[in-house]
Amino acid sequence: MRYWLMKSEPDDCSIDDLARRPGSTVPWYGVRNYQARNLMRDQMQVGDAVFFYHSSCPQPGIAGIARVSSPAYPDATQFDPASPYHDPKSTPEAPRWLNVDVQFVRKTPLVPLAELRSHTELANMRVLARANRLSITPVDPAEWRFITRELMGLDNDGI
DNA sequence: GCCAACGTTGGC
DNA sequence: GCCAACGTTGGC
Repeated sequence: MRYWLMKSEPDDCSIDDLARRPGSTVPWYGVRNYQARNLMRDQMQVGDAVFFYHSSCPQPGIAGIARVSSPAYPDATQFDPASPYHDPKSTPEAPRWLNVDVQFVRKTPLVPLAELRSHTELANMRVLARANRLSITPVDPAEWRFITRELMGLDNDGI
């Protein structure tokens, strides 16, 4: 099992929005970056653990835990002309963009970005790398353990 | 609203 | 294949 951090703008879908959805599940649509797409396609597996991160908001940080609940499949929004994520160059025969489904596990105390940055144990976290723009980044098991145990006070990796 | 940094596009 | 211009991300 792998660990991930996935960014979502809470105005669009917050951890509370995820918890309220049918089946507590949301398709992680709208990824339009090849690196992030390839991570979903090639590396993610059902059951992988996810930090749900709130970005572009007053209090950026990790707001909860989720799990990957489907393999990658074509992102429906790429074919929808009314969607902001519409991609006219993509076709159902050769879909360019994929998404996985993500399921709610728990809400956690918010771990602000500034706090993540303050811990030497997390100095190499991908999401903290200078000018990181990937909306999906891998998390090392040791980083996951540190955050869930020491910063959130959770046992069993919080999952 | 600003701006740094990066990915993508498209002309050549 | 190079690279300038442009668009986007996302913290502050």
